[in-house]
Amino acid sequence: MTFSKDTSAGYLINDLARRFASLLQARIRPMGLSTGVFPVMVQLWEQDGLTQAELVRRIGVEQATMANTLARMQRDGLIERRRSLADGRVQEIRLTDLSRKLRAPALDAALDVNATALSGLSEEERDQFLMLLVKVIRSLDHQDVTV
Amino acid sequence: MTFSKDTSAGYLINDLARRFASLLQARIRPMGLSTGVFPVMVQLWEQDGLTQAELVRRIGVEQATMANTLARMQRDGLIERRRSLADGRVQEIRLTDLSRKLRAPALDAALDVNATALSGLSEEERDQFLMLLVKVIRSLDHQDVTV
DNA sequence: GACCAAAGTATAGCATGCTATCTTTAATTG
DNA sequence: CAATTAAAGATAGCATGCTATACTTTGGTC
Repeated sequence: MTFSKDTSAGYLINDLARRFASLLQARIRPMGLSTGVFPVMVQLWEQDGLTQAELVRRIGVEQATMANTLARMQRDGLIERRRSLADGRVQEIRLTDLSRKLRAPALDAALDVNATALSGLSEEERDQFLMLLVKVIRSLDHQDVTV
Repeated sequence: MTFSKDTSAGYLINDLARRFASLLQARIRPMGLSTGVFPVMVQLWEQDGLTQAELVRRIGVEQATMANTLARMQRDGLIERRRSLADGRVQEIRLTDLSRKLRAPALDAALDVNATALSGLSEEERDQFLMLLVKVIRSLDHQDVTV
């Protein structure tokens, strides 16, 4: 088995991820959103007032990455942070009026990008593709990372 | 159709790309390589002395990204750059003795990561997965980006 | 031969991600 | 209760990617 970028899952997935990000970025940038912010918004649209640690858990990014992303979001008026009175370490992350209004158009944009990107696949292939993506991710989740 | 990260191709692909990168990074870092450098090395192992513009064309990254990556590679002793005598704008990128020696172990590491990551799939699923990845990428290639 | 457009690189500035380390507050334990 | 450990965040420093812009040669064109 020799290495070729056309048969390397890692190579292909990295390539595809950049393309998806580029498409999404083009669509949500006019709304004042960006790709890094998007997963956070998705979580907060579902449930406002989560803590940073909880967001880290749900999104699977490193704590430092989340801290930076939240700092940018605050700077850009997408969120507010309130220290919890019950626990001085914790802060609750809350959407602003501005970012609450972006829910529908932003999610539409994401659905659109997905649909466009997969428009070359049949419905069956699309299902297969999603299923396989989830399967690979799950299997990596359960594997010992230190292997 | 509502948005859910578990059925969003973009979400899943981005997640998976980070996992792949993390696995590869862990394997090649001890060799002094990193994920951004890897595609460049793959091209140069195949054909040494390519120009920056040619690498950009083959790898599909922006010119500025390539310039930065090559600067790091030079700093780390992975490549040398020689201005072409025929054309003063062009520089030929050449591997060093050090980086030439990394070919076998690095490609082995990449093959290994791919195999490990896809170990939860049957052989048939693996083929399907790669086929679908290529198909989606091709379809995005042919789509008008401005759509 | 001066002028101009195109090609090849470089640089500035930023977003997103990581690892490593530090600070602060809470919880546990002796 | 004092001392330690754990949890939550922040910060420093770097890699990788992008857009936008500037610089330098080349290759016509007039």
